[in-house]
Amino acid sequence: MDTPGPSDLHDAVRRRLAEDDVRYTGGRKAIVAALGTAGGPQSAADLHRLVAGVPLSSLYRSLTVLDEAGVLKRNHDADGLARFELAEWLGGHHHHITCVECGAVEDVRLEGEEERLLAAVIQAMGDRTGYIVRDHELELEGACPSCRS
Amino acid sequence: MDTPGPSDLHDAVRRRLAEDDVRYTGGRKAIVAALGTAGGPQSAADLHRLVAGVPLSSLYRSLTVLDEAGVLKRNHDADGLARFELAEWLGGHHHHITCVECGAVEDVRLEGEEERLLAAVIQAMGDRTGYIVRDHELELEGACPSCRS
DNA sequence: TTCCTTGCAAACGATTTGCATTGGA
DNA sequence: TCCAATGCAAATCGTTTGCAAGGAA
Repeated sequence: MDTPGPSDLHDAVRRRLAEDDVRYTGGRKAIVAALGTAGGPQSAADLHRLVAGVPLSSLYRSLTVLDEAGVLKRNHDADGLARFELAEWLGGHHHHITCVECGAVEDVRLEGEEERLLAAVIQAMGDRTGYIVRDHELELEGACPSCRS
Repeated sequence: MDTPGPSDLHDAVRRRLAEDDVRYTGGRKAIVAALGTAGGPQSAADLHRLVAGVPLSSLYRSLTVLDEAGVLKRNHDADGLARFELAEWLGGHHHHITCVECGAVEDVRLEGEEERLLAAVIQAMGDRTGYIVRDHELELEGACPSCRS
């Protein structure tokens, strides 16, 4: 794939932000770093914990800026809570699986053949509805390995 | 399939609620009726419009009761707004496609072969993560027929 | 100096809840 | 009669915003 490694991630983001005359400040860099190592989308509360010393309002403001710049993507989990992850061009294409017990959300990447099967299904859905499909997301839920008792 | 038709819908719901000593009142029946004819998940605001004369607080309370009884399912759209639809055993298994322009959410039902392909992909995802998959949802987004200019 | 960014506090909007009242079986 | 259901108002909670102060180019 051509998603930037951890070392290039910040450069890529900095360049993207520069085009919008937006500064890549310490707080923003810390958010991107946290999302770069997380194994799934993080809520604002998660990030507030991971990125110490940044007030919630500033955190939300940075998240908005990064979202609008296309650096990250905003999702909503089963409870409607906002969760953030790196945009696809930075973090790669993947799907999500949620544990109904503990609420954890984990990234799942598909193999070529699997994504190909999925593409066929999506094509059929687009044809049937007359939509021009722009994006897709396959969300699974179940019991994670550590939660099945 | 064996999903109840419009005439049997209310009987099925009434029986389900009776098991929990919950009454199937006029307001609740109106909600179920509205969801039964809607072509996609409806927000509380939508339902407040569709079900005239019911205050929002009562509406939310009914939605909670119906949700807990397994009569309906609560989703969240791209903006994090709660949207409600009949549970799968009442409304049938389907997926969603959202228009990025107008925000409409539409149900899409898959053909047997398509759902079979999807099942293979889901199986692979479950195997890879070690989850016991309980449910899945394929969400598409794109431009709906009337929104592409 | 010029703007973007930050922090705090106040505002917002969707959803929930306390409490007294109503109504169905 | 009894307990669930309702309506209103007030409370919650995640998220956004106004405004004045701070900071990088």
